[in-house]
Amino acid sequence: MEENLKKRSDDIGGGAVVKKEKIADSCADDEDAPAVVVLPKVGDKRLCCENDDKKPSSPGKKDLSSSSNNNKVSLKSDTERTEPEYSMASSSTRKEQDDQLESAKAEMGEVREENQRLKMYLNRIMKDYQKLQMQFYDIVGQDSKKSQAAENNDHHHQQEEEEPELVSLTLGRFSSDSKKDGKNKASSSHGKEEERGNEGLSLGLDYKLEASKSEVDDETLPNPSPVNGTQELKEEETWPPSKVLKTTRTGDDEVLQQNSVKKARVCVRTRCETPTMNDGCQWRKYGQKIAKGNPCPRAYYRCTVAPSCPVRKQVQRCAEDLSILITTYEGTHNHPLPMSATAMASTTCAAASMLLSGASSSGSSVASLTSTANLHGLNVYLSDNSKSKFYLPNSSLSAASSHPTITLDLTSTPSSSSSFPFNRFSSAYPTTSRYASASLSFGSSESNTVSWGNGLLSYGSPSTQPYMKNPLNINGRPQSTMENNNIFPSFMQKNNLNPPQQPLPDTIAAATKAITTDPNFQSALAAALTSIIGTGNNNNGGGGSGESLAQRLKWGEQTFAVNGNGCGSSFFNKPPPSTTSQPGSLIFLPPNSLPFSTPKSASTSPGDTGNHTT
DNA sequence: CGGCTTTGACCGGCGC
DNA sequence: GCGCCGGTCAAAGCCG
Repeated sequence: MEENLKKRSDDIGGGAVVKKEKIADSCADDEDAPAVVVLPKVGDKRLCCENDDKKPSSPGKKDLSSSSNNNKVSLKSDTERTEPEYSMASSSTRKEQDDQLESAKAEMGEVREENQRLKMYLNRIMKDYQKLQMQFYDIVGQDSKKSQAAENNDHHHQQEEEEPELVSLTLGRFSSDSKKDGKNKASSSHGKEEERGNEGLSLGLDYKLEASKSEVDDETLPNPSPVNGTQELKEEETWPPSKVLKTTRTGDDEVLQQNSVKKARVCVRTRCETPTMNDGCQWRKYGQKIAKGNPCPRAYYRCTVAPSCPVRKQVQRCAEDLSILITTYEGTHNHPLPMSATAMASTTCAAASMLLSGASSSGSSVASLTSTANLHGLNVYLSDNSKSKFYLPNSSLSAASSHPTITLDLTSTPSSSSSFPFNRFSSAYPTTSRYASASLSFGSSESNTVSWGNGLLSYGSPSTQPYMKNPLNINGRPQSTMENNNIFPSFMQKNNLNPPQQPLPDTIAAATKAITTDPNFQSALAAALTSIIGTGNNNNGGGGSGESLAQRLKWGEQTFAVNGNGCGSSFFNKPPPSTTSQPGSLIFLPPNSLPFSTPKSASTSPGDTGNHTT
C-alpha cells in the first residue's frame, strides 16, 4: 500500500515523496514498509482520501517511542484542512495551498533531519548496547571454555603446574581450546609469550573483548581469570548448575566439585515491608520453605525472563527484624535484561564475580585487612571482624560454606552528615537522592561470607529510577507484573505487617540502581576488592592500608568516567583512558597481580545483556 | 485456558 | 547408616 501510494504520487507528479529513515534498526516491522509522505497535488482528492485513511498521524511528528508504527509522517491535517477548498479551486486558495505545501516541505526537511539525527543517536546507542551484549556473551563463553581447558591442562600439562605464580595466566592461555584438546599445547606456549608482553590487565581485556567476536583468536588471549571465577560462569551457563552438571559431565569431577563449592551468592538486605524487592526482573516462585532458625518462610524464585536463565533468588524476612527483607541472588543472567533490572543484576553479578575472585585467593588475604576510605561520602571500610554488624544476624543465608555470599546491606538508618555521593543522578531525577552513608565491610569468616554494605539510602521518590519507562506509582507497587509476587501473605498477616504501601522496596531498587550504575561505586567496589585481594596475593599491601585503598578509589574514580550502562562490567569495558600512568587503577594492575578475574567480573555482568546476577 | 502460586514430596549434602 | 536440612520438583488450585 505504501508502495502504491508512493507510485501514485510520483505519477501524479505533484506529490513530494519523502522516504523517512527508519528510526531504529530494531524496528523490524517497518523493514518492508517504508514510510511515505505524500504531499498531494491540489485537487487530488482521491489521494487525499486514501492518505487520510492510512496516515492518522500529524505532520512532522517525531516519536521515537513508537517507532514501529509512527515513523510514517503524513500531512493529513494539511490535506484535511485544505480539502474543502479544493472544490472552490480558486487561484487564491491555490496560492495559499502552495504556501502550505512549501512550508510543509520545509517542515518535512527539518523533521527529516531531526529524525536522522535521532536515528543516528539511537543507532549508536543500540550498537553500543549490542556490542556490550556480544562481549558479555562471548566472554562468558570464553571463560567457561577456559575453565574447562584449564582443568584439562592441569591434568595433562604438568609443566604448567610448575609455575604456580602463573596459574591465573595459564588459564587464559587456553581460553578457546577447551573443545580442542589437541591445540592446548601449542596454544599454551603461544599464550605465554603473549602474556609476557602484556603488561596491563586492561590491555588484555580489551584484546579479549575485541577478539571475543572470533574465537579463532582466543587462544592468544591472556586472561587472568581464575579457576573459580570461570567455573562460576560455566556453572551458570549450564543450567541446572548442580544436578545436570553432575549427571551430564561426569568426566570432570574436579570441576564439578569446585562448581558446587564456589556457588557465589549476593545477598541484599533491604528494609522494606513489601513482600519482595522490586529489582526489575521477572521471577517465578518455585518453592517455599521454612528455614531452620527463622519462622519466616523462605521463598525461592527463578528468573523467567529467559527459560534457560540460571539465576535464582531467595527471599526471606530477617528473623530478628521483620522489616528487613533478605534477598539472595545466585547466578548470572544469560539474557538481556530490562533496563530496570540491570542495576541489581549488575550489582549481584559483579559482586559475585569479585567474591569468587576473592574466594579463589587465599582466605587469609581477605581476612587480615582492615582499612577505611571515603569517597564522596561513601564510607568504605574494610574489616576483618566477621561479626560485624553488617553481617546477617541470622546466618542461615550466609553460613553455607559452599555458597560464598556477599551481602549488600541497605538497612541502616540515614545519616545526615554525608550526602549522596552520586549527585550526577540527581540532575537526571526530579527528586534528589541522598546516599547518606555506605560502608563496605569486607571480611572473611568461616562461613566464607563477605559482607558489604550498611549503606544507607535516603530514599527519594520512585522517579529516582531513571530507566523506568513507567515509574512506580506512589504506593510503591510495581508498575507491571514484573514483580507482583506476594510471598509472605500469611506471614504478613500473622505479624500484622502493613500491606505494601510504601515505595521503599522500589526506591531501594532505584537507589541500588543508582548506586550500582554509578562508576564511582563500581570503581570503589572493584578497587576495594582489588586492594584486599590483590594486596593479599600480590604482597603489595602488607595489610592493605586504608591509604592505599583510598588512593585506589580515587584512581578508580578518575579512571572510570560516566557510563549509564548499568552494567557492572561497564567500567571494565571502557578502554584505558589517558591516565594509564596511574598504577593504582584497577584495570592497570598487571595480570599476575590479579589472581582473580577482574575482567571476568566485567564480562559476567549482564550488562544487559544482562546478567546479573543476577 | 494459560500462567502463576501453593505446598507436600522428593532428593542430595552433610553431620553425627 | 540415619536423620536433618536446604533446595527443587510437580501436581493441584487459583486467578485474570
